[in-house]
Amino acid sequence: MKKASTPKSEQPTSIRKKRLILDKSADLFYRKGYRSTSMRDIARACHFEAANIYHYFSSKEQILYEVFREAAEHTLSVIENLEYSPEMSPGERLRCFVKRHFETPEPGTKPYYMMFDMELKNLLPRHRRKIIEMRDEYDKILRKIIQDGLDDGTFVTNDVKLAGYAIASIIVRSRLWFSPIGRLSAEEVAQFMSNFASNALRKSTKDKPI
Amino acid sequence: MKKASTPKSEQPTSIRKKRLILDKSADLFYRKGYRSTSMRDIARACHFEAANIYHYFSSKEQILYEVFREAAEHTLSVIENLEYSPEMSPGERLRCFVKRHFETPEPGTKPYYMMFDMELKNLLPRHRRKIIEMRDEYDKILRKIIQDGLDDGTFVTNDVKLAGYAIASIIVRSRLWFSPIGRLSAEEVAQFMSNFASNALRKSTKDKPI
Amino acid sequence: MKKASTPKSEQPTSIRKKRLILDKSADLFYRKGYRSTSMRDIARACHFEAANIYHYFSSKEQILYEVFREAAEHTLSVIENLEYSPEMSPGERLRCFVKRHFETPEPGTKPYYMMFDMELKNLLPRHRRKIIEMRDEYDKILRKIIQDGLDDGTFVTNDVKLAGYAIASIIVRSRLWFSPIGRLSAEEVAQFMSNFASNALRKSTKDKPI
Amino acid sequence: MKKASTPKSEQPTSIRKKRLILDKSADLFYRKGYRSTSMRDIARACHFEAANIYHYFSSKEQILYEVFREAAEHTLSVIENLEYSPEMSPGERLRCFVKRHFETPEPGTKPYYMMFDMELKNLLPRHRRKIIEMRDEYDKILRKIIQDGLDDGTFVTNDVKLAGYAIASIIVRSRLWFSPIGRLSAEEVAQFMSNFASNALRKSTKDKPI
DNA sequence: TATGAATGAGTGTTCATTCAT
DNA sequence: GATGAATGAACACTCATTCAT
Repeated sequence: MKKASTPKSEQPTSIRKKRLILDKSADLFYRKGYRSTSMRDIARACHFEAANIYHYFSSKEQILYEVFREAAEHTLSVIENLEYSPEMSPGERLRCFVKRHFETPEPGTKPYYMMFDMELKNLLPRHRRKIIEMRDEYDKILRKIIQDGLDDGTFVTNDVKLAGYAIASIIVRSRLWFSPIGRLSAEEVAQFMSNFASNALRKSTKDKPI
Repeated sequence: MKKASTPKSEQPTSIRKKRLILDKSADLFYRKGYRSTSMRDIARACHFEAANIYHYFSSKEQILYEVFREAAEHTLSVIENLEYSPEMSPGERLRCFVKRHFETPEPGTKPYYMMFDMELKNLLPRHRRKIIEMRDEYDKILRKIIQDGLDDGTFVTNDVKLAGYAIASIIVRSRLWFSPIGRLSAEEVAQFMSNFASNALRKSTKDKPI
Repeated sequence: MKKASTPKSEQPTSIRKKRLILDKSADLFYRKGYRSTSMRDIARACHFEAANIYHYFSSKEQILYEVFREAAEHTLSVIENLEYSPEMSPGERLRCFVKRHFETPEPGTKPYYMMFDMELKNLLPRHRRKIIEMRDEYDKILRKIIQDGLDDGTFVTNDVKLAGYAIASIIVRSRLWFSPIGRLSAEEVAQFMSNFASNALRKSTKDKPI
Repeated sequence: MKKASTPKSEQPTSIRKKRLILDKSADLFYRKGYRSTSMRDIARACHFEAANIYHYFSSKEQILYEVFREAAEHTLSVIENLEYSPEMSPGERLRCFVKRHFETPEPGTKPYYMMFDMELKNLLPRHRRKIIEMRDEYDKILRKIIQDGLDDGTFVTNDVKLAGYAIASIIVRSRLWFSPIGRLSAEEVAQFMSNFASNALRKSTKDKPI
């Protein structure tokens, strides 16, 4: 990402305003819900007037879509190099997969994960389709890791798809209830959940495969 | 009155109407979201006029609350006898805990599980508190099972609370994506997920405890 | 009136119910206003259901009209013998006119007097006309007393109509703010206001007639 | 902007719109009552849509409150210099007090005086309190005049408070029934009513004080 | 770029009234 | 005589969006 190298103030005003609107909207959509957030709520959070938003976004739904898309793109970017990474074992890749969700963007940014599930119904069909495509890509990467673990004998499971759903469920919901001001740090939760997922799939000499 | 002679009609009309409104509302709230469901939508689904709903419920929020409450009460009733059940081992109790969520009410009833998470913010504070109390009770039962397994050496984990969250996440989200017309039956999914949870906590001679 | 001779319980139920509805409605109309009083408010005050009111009154407006009519009839009945009463002087008749408004029905019954002015616009035209006819009759009696006082030299004024309005204003508004639990008794207020009105019209050797 | 060049348009549009809404609302509230006047009624009278009113007032009650407040402020402003005015005798001040109510704003503006009494119950408690405070100030001024007249021997009465109520009653109700297209001019009515009030309080060698 | 004004459609809710029981 | 159920019309108010400036 080039962002890191470019000081914020060097970006054109219009891009900074778009950024502001997206950030405030994501926060409001998360806290109040899409339908309960009015354009005026967003405008107030940005310290300008509602009509002004229409210079940057064509509609409220467009904001929601871009929030979704950014969240999905970011999440994919974080895990995509784990699909094929011969230098790591499947076990390491799975742990990595789980942990990376807790490293970024900031530990307390909930909207990103919430977006995968809630409010999807408020998108236009063509937008919803796009997001679901990205979610399918996400699922594909996770399943590839699991399958590689099955193939080399690291993991045991009788349904790769269900295993992927179970692990994704743990990640998504952990991000929802996790609060950086709570008892545990993001790293501790990440460590626990990656262990949990690994253990669930680990081979045992005693148990029959699940 | 003929009511008494037909099984379905044994309940007074008013209770049947309340039932109808609750069922249709739960379905609409699930499919469209609380805010996107209008009283007129609910009325249309029930085949009467919006004003009539107010004979049975004092407000839209009241409907949401009663949907929530019924869901929470039902879920608790299904698992509450697992908190103390000396005739079953902790491992059996955990499997049971997971499976029972897929047995009832009908396998395809999604709203019940969705309710535990989404739309909670649309409740009045006092109602939200009540539901959260019930959710805490739910968490308590699950943790008791895990703790009993730790105590008798069946399970291994270094954080009972996180283990409970992880298992609850799997259950809740499985109920959300699960469809009875899909590839797998409710029983198959239940079997898989209870295995997954059990394995995640199971002791291993090789691995160090998580 | 025969009412006084007939114990309340001997009256038929239907008349007692009508009485109850009229009394409770008058009170509610006074306290909340006609438009802000719902049929359910009235029913609740009467301890039965709204639909039941329609056995006794054809509409809400009909209740208002009957409340008005009773109030007007009562007020007229109280003062009508003062129009021609040769045994009393005009001065005595005027004092009497004022005082009788404070003697009845009970000192604290506000609605009766309020009714002459407010809420008149909520009546159907034909009902409004009827009440205004009665109010005209009221004004006529008051003016007759004043005219008789002018004719025999007791009073001085250059506009009988305005004098009548002024005196009626004092009466109506006194009844509105008067509270039996206040500093003064009904009798004291009555005494003061009748003095006030008499003085305003009284002849003076020094002053020129108004 | 051409606004500055035309006298009427010197005020910004938004203030003129607020003015329009207040004037039309005051008229409608007077003629139909607050509860019977809908936001659409007001909008129609102003020749725009109901939703637009909410750019200028936060609620219907807010409009009522501002109508009340303006009326009360205006009335107070008209009479407040009469509380202490050593250059006039109490008798002159009392006549002035009465007459000024008929001089302004226009002789036919009824709402201003009606407001002191009716519809007060439709205000929020905190708004009602504010208006009642102003009414108390009004009463205080009137009583000061009467008391000054008692002190210098011009007036006679045994209850200043009741005397004030009686005079205020005459004023308020005169403004209600008075119509500029009637038999009498505002000046004639003002003259009559100020005489009436003065006479009621005037000292007489023959009569005992009231 | 920014915004105050404007609006049509829709929101949850209330209500007087009707009617079958 | 009494009422629970039902409803069409209306209510105050909100909202995403448009547009002239």
